[in-house]
Amino acid sequence: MSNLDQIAKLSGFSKATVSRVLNRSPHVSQATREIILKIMEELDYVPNGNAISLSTGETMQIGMVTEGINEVMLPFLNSFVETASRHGYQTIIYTSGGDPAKELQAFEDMRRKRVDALVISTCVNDQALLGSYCKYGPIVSWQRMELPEIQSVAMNQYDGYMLGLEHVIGRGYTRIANAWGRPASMNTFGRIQAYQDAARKYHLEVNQEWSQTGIFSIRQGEELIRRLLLIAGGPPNAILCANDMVAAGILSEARRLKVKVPEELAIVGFDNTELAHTLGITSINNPIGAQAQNALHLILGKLGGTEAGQQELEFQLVQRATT
Amino acid sequence: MSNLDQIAKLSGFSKATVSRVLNRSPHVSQATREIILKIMEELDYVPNGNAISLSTGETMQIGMVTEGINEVMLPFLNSFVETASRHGYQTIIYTSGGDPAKELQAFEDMRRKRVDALVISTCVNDQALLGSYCKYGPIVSWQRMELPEIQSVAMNQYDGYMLGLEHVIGRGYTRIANAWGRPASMNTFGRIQAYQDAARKYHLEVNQEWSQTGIFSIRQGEELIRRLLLIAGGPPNAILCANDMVAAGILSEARRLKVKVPEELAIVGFDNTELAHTLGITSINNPIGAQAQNALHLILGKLGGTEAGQQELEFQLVQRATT
DNA sequence: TTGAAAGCGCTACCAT
DNA sequence: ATGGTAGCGCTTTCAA
Repeated sequence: MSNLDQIAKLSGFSKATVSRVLNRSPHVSQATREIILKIMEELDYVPNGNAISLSTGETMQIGMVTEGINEVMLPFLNSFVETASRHGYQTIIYTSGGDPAKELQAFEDMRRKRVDALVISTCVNDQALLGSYCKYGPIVSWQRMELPEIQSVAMNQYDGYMLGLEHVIGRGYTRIANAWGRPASMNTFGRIQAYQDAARKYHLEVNQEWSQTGIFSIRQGEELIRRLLLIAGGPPNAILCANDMVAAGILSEARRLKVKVPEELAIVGFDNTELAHTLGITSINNPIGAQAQNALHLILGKLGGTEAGQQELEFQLVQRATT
Repeated sequence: MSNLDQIAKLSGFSKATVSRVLNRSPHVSQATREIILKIMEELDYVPNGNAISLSTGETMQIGMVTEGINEVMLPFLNSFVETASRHGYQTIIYTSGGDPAKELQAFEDMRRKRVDALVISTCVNDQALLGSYCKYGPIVSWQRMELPEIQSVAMNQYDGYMLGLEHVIGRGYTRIANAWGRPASMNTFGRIQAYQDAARKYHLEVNQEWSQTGIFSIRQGEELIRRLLLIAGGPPNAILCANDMVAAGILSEARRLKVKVPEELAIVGFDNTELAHTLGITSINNPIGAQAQNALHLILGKLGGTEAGQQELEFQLVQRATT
């Protein structure tokens, strides 16, 4: 493996000049540049990334913190990786599997200069603890954060959820169930608020048992609907879900149980993924890709680059066969 | 930010000794170790990862090369990230979006010592070209490779596909259609072979128009079945798919078109993902997670670590409502 | 336009 | 058990 020093010796110029050629400095004569480039070519030279990182203090790597890589965060991850790459940054995946200690590794890695910044998809550690890592580099979150130090690109879930609520209410459903996601998250909090406000405003029937948190997966959706249908005082006639996977589980289980959708049960998903399209599930479109781009732009701004502006984002309801 | 040199000065010991403490060398007295650890604590010291990488020549990072992050490669990615992390390696994502130049970036990054090894999920460059990067570090592939230098953890798709074929044949279907994936891949090649052998052995009706390549997505599945149903000489009565997404597309479109599944059309997916479970699609279980682990073990072996053995893997057919 | 040299922060060999 | 020191390969200031 050849290095910069060898190129310098062989070309008869100094390391400084070779470095200038590498970095396209204008202060190198055309002749010199050509000689050096030719030798680099002959030796099949490429600069060592680690050496560059150590010297410059930046790795051009951004860490993505997440509980796991799943269908829900896939569009976020994909869009982030793609956008970051266009700006010369690679993305490193840190999955915690729900283990706080493992998650913390990502933050320690920023402290150790292995990544220049972090973007949180979902996190499980105490937010105050995570906030203490802000001094080591930019941290931006997709998940909404209580902590002001960690900016979030999440949208106000209140608005999106209200869109779904008003849609089913407008179609005459009044016994509305909720399959909410992560109980402690701000996302869920906003959605609960929306439901409470709508219940009051539109005089909905309310039954505590109709609302559940901690429902994210297809299987959980399947189980949930089975339970809901057995509730004393009658089952709900509409359900809003934490995501499209839950909605898919509910839909397929409802079919197995011969419940007519949407006549006897209206189902609304969230995120408007391919799954919702395929199964014909009404869903709320969440511009996730754009949120990922906003996340990167926020990071680039904090890294001292060009402060790219944030895009304005909004939810949209896509009606399909389940409402 | 404190560094090793400061710790050395403050503690009164040399950098070498401090480094020994860092690396848990046994050749440090207990007393010395405690003094140094205490000072590290006080200064909130952590070693700089870049400096370590430059010095040791290894980054503890492995690159994952893929066209895009999608449902098909998700279990592979997830399992790989998880297993790698348990061995102290982080995973970096390189998505090409089908652009060879962008894909090559991953290989250049190994050359520049930004990653210690590469694992290919799918790749689009000429394999001979990629093979020339083997001298810069271990490369292992999920996708089957023609090149002997790049080992693959892919399973013989012939066997898996044959499992699906014999299943539908056993249930009396003889007009079998094929929705194959990437035309140029060895995976597809193995599956085509299986079909041809089965057609001969079981005297299947054969119609060129029933077999298509380049079908990966839900939407393509939807479109395909619409076309197949219009074919002169009659449509097929069974179809084997490149993956579960295609099967899902075919199933939902078939329902919309009032085609009875499985009476008029049997559908078999591939990979046995959650989607197949949810929609009740018969599918062929492909132990993808185990393949990812094999990939990492192969890499660790080549990196000079412990040569962990390869697990023996096999396909299984999971029957559900579509056959 | 070019060069010399001092970093960047750590590892590892050779002494003692 | 501990220290001295030469790397690892590049960037960047300061001079010339």
